[in-house]
Amino acid sequence: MITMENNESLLVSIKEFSDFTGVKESILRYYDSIGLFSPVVRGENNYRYYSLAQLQTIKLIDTLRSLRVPLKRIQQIMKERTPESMAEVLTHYELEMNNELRMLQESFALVHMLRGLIQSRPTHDEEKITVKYLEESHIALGPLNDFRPGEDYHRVFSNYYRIARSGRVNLGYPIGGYFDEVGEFFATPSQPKRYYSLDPNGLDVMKAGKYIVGYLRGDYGKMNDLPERIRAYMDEHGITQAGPVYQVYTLNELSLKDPKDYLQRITIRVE
Amino acid sequence: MITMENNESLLVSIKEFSDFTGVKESILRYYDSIGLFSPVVRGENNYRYYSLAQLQTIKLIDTLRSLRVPLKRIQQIMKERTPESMAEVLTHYELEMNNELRMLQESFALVHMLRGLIQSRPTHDEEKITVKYLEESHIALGPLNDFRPGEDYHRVFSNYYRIARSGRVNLGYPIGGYFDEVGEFFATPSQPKRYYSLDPNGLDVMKAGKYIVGYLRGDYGKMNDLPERIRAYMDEHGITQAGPVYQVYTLNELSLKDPKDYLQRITIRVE
DNA sequence: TTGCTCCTCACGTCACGTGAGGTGGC
DNA sequence: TTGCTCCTCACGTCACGTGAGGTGGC
Repeated sequence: MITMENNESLLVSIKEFSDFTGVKESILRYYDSIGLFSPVVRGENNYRYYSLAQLQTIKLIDTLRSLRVPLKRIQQIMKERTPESMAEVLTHYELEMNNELRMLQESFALVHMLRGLIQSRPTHDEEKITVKYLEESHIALGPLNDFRPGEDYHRVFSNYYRIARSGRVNLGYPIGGYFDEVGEFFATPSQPKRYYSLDPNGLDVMKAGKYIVGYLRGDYGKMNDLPERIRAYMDEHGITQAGPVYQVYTLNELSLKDPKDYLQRITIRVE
Repeated sequence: MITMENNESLLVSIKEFSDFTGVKESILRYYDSIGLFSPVVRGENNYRYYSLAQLQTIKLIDTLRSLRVPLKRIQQIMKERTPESMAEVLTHYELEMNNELRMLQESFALVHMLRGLIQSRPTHDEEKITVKYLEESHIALGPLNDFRPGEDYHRVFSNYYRIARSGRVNLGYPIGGYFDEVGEFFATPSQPKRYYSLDPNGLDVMKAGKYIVGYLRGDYGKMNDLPERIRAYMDEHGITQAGPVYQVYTLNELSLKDPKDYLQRITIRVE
């Protein structure tokens, strides 16, 4: 394993050094060529020999690289290094890594929710209205919508986006429609009282409990017979009061190419 | 803000879309050029118009990109997407992100420790031996060293590296020398009984308690008068028994260019 | 006419990856 | 002689970044 020694330290070949650190030989040669990180010794055969003491240095360089720090910046850091400057640099990247951690957790939550939505779709008998127990979840409710007579949702919806964005809502989460109670939904199913984002960092809560759940295939903004089917279900089961109503697309452009296949879900709380 | 509408959805310019998503205009144009992600509409003026519904898609693409997924792979994912395949893909990247999180925490711990070591150095009177209370910390102790008569540390040290690596010790952490008790240290200060890594994932413990602390400037492997100074301190304070002894370089190539300035630390547990 | 936003196209850049062809010690 | 490891050098690639020069609606 150790191919060479000198007075100073233990020396290993580029392959061994690469195996020790997980940094590829081609990368080590490249870092040598740009003067970022060179072996302590060149053999008579022109072979590169790294000292084991260099392991710490390349590990730090590799860590910074994993944080997407430009090689020129890393080079500068290594060239100007003193205990004071290095402590400062390390402190700075500790903060950076904390931010990175937070962002990664955010991304995880997003991906997790998108998968959950896709997988929540019914496996058969999509048309059938059912009642299910749903866990509590956080959402971000938007302001009251101001639909004008006969208006479609475009202006109101775009207005919501502006507000959601300034409210730091993560726009990667699906957005749906909200009604305080089922009567409002039946009256104007395409004009929700509010819009809401499924962003779990939102401050509002969709309570745990039993919900009427119904699905409908089709492009954005069409309700077809879904309100009728829900009304029929409620009549049949003698339910007169219910709400709030949450509408959202669980399958959309993220997992489908043809908008005709999009899958809309309505959930209505029944106490 | 909204510059155009059609039957389908709300449309925004490239600048607005860029502002909404945080993805640069140049990147959006590039993704369009390679057919990865294109606006739903091109205006008569050849302007790109994105729909708000596309926000979810670009957010997912951007998330995957942040995980260094090659654009070709992302393109493939989007082209072949079905609810089943997308759920599978998202599951896969949830696991990836968990690994990433673990690695980031590892890197954080490393950077944090390196900074701690640098900042632990004495601000003045480096030569003075002191006693300090140290918190418990985890380390990874190596096997017993087998020094042969008159041998220097090279072979033994390289042997330790091989074992540490196969034992999954993170070699980015500093490595030091260990003696069970102070007598061994005084007898052969340059031949530690074991080597150890400061890797906090190690299974061994350096106990909390009072420690004699001494420092010495200079390149690797030289002890000079440090053992003498420690012995004098112990005599003066009537300490006869002490140990274990931990030796490590708190300042080395990571923060200094000249090996003559390297700073070695000896800590010896006293009760 | 003047800003302003957007466009294309060409070229540059960063951080490597990939051979091709050659050396040197067991 | 045969593997094996290492070398240099040239060229390719991936994912953009950066102008230069031009368009089109208020």
